[in-house]
Parts: sequence; structure tokens; C-alpha cells
Amino acid sequence: MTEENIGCSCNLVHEEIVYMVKKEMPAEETLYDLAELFKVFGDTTRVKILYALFAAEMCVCDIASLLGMTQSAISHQLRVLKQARLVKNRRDGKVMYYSLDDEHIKHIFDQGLLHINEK
Amino acid sequence: MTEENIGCSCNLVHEEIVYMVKKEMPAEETLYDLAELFKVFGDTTRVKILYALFAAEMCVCDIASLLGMTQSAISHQLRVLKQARLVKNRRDGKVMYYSLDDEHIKHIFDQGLLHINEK
DNA sequence: TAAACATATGAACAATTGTTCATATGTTTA
DNA sequence: TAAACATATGAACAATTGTTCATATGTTTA
Repeated sequence: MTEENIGCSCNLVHEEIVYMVKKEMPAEETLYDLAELFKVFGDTTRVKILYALFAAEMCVCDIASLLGMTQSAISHQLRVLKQARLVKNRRDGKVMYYSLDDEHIKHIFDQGLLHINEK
Repeated sequence: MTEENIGCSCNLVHEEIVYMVKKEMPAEETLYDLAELFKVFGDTTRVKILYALFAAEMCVCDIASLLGMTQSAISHQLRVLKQARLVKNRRDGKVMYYSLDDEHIKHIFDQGLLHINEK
């Protein structure tokens, strides 16, 4: 119940509610993981890559061509997406094909669009 | 149909599909806005603030106390959340109360948790 | 009206991040 | 097996970002 005093007294009135809210919040680690996940979505290049993969499995070269970006830049970003378990890849000869590894992404993006398109 | 050549030839096979995917992708501006929105979610402090506000309207001081952070740090982040139209505020005397300004946030977070909790 | 209080904000700084460049790795083909 | 090819990756760099510190702004109270 004893919150750190940060030099104001207004919260004394709400001490009880603050205490309850704190107890209901997800674990520190969960909140961190959640932020990390959204951080991955927080880049135009990665969003574009994911949108491309919504439509079809594609190779690195296809994606680079589609987005008009360097193979290296795309490769670096695909690595980030892979680490976040958002995409998976398979090799076919020299070519590496990437595709989505999660069904929730589209849904999360759709919800994001709802917010953006709100008046 | 003429994509920029980036020095590989593998995509020549997929030119047609790449062309179609490109046509189906949301507008550049939409993709940018979407990334900007997720960028806001991509910080632990802001995620925590939003989770706190899921439970109750709170003043700046309450949030700072709850998270064990500086009033200034919280204030700066609330500004970011406000600019993204994720929270709104009302003044009651000297105290400024913040609350959620969007119904989708909780849903987006829940979807994010689904991804995190996937094996 | 002056002091107290809650919050906002600008400047500074360290830390993080995305792209580029050069090159390494892995696979196929001649 | 050497050359060609697709992709991965490390280092470097500019740009962005989150927090702190100091202080400004807005409101209430004595």
C-alpha cells in the first residue's frame, strides 16, 4: 500500500484504487514482451513486408523488388520478424522463401486500421 | 509491371504475383500511420500506462506513483499517447485526469498476448 | 496577491534503431 | 571445382527516442 512518494499528494485520495490496479496488471515480463512485439510492428518497412506476405509467400528478392529496397535492408528486417516469430522461411535451392508464422497479425493490423480510420 | 531491378533475377518468375500484391497493398500513408500507431505501443512505459487506464481514470501523479516513475517522464509519455488519440484528459482543479480514448486498444493488446503466449 | 501545488515542456544526453556497404555463407550450375 | 547467384551478417553512421533536469504554465488556497 505504501507507494513511492514522488512529491505530490493528490494520489493519497486514490491510494486504494492505485493499489488494486497494480495488483491487476499483467506481469512485468508480459508487459515487456508485449511492448517488444509492438515495437516490431512499429516500422514501415516491416509493416510493408508483413502486408506483402499476407498475400503470398515470397522470396527475399521479391520483397526487395516489391518495396524498392535493398536486399540487405530487407534481409535485416526479415531477421527481426523471424526472431519475433512473425514469419518463417523455407529454402528452395538458392532461394529463401518467407511466409507468415502467425494468424493474429492480420487481425491486429485490422484493429489498428480501425483506430486510424476513426474520426 | 516493370519492377526496379535490384541485381537478382529470381523474381522474374514471380513478376505477375508481385505486381498483384503491390496493387492490393494499402496506401503508403496508411501503412505509415499503422506503423506510427504500433510504435506508440512499442514502449513498456506506455504499455503500462495504458494498462493502468484500462482499470480506471487516473491523474498523472497516480500513474507516476503506480509505475514508480518521475512525473516528468509520465507527462512526456502521456503527451505521446494523447497525440496518438489513445488517451484523453480532463482537468479537475489542479489535477489532470487521463483516461482511454479508444475501445480497440484492449482488443489489440489481447491479440498481442495471444501471439506471445503461443508455444 | 503570494505561495503552494499539479502538470507541461524545452534542452541535453545516452541508448537504440534502420540503412548502407562490404563481404561471408550456402547452394547450384557449367 | 570454379563461377554465379541468393541471402545473411558485421561494422559504421545518421537519425530517432526515452529519461532527467530545470523551469514554465495553470489553478487553488491562505
